[in-house]
Amino acid sequence: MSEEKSLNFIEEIVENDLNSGKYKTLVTRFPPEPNGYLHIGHAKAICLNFGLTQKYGGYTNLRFDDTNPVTEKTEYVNSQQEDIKWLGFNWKNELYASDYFDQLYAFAVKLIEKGLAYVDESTADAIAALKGTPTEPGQDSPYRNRSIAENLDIFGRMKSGEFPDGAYTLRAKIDMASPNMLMRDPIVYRIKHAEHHRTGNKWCIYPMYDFAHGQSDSIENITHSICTLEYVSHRELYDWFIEQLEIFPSKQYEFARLNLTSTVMSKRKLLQLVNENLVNGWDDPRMPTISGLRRRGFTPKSVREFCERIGIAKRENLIELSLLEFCIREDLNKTANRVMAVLDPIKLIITNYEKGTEDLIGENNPEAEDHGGTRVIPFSNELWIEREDFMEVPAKKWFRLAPGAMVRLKFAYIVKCEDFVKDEKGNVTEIHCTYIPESKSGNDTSGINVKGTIHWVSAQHAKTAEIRLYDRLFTSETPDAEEGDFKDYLNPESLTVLPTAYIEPALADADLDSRYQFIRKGYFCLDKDSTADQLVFNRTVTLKDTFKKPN
RNA sequence: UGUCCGAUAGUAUAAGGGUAGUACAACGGUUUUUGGUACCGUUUGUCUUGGUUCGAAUCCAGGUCGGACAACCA
Repeated sequence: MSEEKSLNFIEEIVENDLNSGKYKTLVTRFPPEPNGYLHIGHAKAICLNFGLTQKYGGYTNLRFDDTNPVTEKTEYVNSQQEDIKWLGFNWKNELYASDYFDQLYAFAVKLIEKGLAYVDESTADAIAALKGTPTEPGQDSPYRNRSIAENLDIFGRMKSGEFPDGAYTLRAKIDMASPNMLMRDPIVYRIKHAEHHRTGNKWCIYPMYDFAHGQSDSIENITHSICTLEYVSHRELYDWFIEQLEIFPSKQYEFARLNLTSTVMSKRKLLQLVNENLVNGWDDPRMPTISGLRRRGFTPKSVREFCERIGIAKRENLIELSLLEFCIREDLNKTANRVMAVLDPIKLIITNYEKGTEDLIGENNPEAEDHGGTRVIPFSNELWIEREDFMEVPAKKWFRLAPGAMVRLKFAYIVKCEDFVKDEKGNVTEIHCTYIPESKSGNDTSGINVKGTIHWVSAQHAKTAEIRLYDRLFTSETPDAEEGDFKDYLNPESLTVLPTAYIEPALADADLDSRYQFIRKGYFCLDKDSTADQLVFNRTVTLKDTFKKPN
């Protein structure tokens, strides 16, 4: 019954730990620093951590890693929570590293008392100079052997605000000759007179990441602390603090972070794009942020499916954007109603159509079980069709409109192109057709078969809308591996705005949750910039296109 | 010049000493009132050299290549 699906290496570790009885309950955490918006790489970690406890039981905490007050903001806390919820996950406890500042301070005191930490008054440069290099050992600080009493005294005065930023640091006393640079007496507390988004001005000393993360995990009884590969070398320190402090032994496991072609994933670079107005905010639909994907029209399900398909491993990877596109098409194909919209219009006149107007019936979604129901589509003798659906001199294998050629108008009749009109510049301005009355969609008795079916909108009934088309944000598949500034590789055509496209009247009551397939043009959703007067649609993704363009 | 991590089709990811499989991509076909969907098919792979073994992607050793590590960032 149960389809045998292979486990990733973390699931194997978890299963082993659970089966061996090492842990009775699985506890994971997702620990973002609230200094930016979450992106698709975070989605991978979110799906992993929450997915594990959904699968094996237990629970997942949301813990904000807020130990650096100068970069962190409540705005980010809020957006990160919204994004996680949107993805469909619920955390057990909402926690903050800053909740543990008192406890962390006590841990530091304990370390000093054990003779395992000391106050250093060297400058940052001096500390760096004695640090050594990856290939040469470092040297002891002149302050390394300060007495426990003196360390305790100065550390207390650091806390009480007696000293300016940078005057003193607290360092773990480990091994200045360790081959692991992180073990060369790492700084664990620094003085920072800065207001914290949660603790305000209560503290002027803040713990470093390494002194906060493992201990926070331990305090929460996190069984499997999962992070990305760049923390591999931190694991030795992570374990050292836990061992010396004699606290719950959380264990750290590392997996490879997600890289996606034609975009950047580092928060620093994304922040730059936002700050320099190279995109329109964190939720610009071209951004790889979760809020950007949401605005672009991605569904939570499609993002989760993507995270499932990319897998979890320790090898560096670069996932092709086409996989993300596949995931959203797969979802929307089954759920999005089909409608008609003409993005680049040209007039089509049916010369033998007498009636003023006629109501046709359109099926909403051939992929849905009930075909999604039907709707009314007004038809008349003057239509807008897509400019690219007409060729004055047809290419080989062209089965759209051309002089003398026939196509079906979707949901309507077969028409034959009899003539066309050009302006002085030689641009085609009108196409004249005759229609075949017996060819009406649904009861076609004409016996004529055409290869092409095109979409259209009745000119007299059409509404207008602004349509925004998106393309890859960067022209390079690996913008951060290129020479020079990654911003030099921004795609100037990543956004195309069509100010007045024609949409069928049924689209007038689109809402922000609706997803549509504009037949033959892709999947679209309403943008939040829409007003009562002006609807704005975003193209989420094009349809897969296997038609080899002529020329 | 050190320590650590990694290497399987174009891209990812399985196979845990016994038939190298799956997905995306690409290409071709069938169906189609979306050049969509669905379905079928094709191409492409174990970094290298040795060793252990009846048998190695898998275990061992050397090499090569890629990545991480010298923030009072996380």
